[in-house]
Amino acid sequence: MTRAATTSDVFNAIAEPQRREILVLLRAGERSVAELAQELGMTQPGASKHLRVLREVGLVRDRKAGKQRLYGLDASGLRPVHEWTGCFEQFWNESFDRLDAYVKDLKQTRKAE
Amino acid sequence: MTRAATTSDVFNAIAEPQRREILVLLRAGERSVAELAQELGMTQPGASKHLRVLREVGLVRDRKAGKQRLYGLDASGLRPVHEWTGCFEQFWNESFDRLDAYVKDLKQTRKAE
DNA sequence: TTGACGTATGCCGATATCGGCATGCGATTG
DNA sequence: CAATCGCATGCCGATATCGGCATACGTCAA
Repeated sequence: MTRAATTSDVFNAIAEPQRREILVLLRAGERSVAELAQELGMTQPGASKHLRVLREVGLVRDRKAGKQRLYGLDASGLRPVHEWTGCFEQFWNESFDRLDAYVKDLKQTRKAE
Repeated sequence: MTRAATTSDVFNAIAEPQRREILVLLRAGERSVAELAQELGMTQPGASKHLRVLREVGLVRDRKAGKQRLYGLDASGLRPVHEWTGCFEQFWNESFDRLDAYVKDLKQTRKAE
């Protein structure tokens, strides 16, 4: 095999920092492609391509508004990601416990020097 | 610019399905590389490479155990992902509302035909 | 020390990705 | 219809990614 096809997967779509920025911006409401491109400092084709990926995985919806095309958020696709990470929630405290033990050990070592 | 460097980022690390499987398996406890490879049906070098990525972003910790190297979960790195997606939680219901309205509109249209 | 085992790393090929650029397409305006 | 605007798409180059293979590295046992 060569390389796994990761596109058309929500986890992959939000792996791109710029695409995450787009989603954050869209929380404030619908935007045109040009507006998004300008606010995020990217070219129009660049914004359009990222929006396409987000559209294909269902994270944004577009509607025509005259010459413009307004993109809006459809965050329901983020729910699986939220739930998947939530399955590890019980391990966060454990991690902190381990870190805590590590710090205590460090202090002990410093005292001994 | 050429391509953005996405590695050494948790979002990118969990964009790989096999890496997500590794994390899920490690919830049950520490495993050696060979065990992970066998349980997930991948080669030993393949498992080792994925584990390296997960280690570099801090999602797993390794410790030596004789000839073996046991990998364990450190899920604290998943917390930012959980929180980031959580920022969109308020939009999930909205999304359903919009879908609901869309379905209603469809029914209306069908009635009119 | 030598051999065996478990793991990591290096190299390669195939492919996917991203950014920039030019251009094509659709809708509006005159 | 022609011109223009907003957006999408295609092509390209540079690079990153993943899987497979061979091999180097480190540890333990004899």
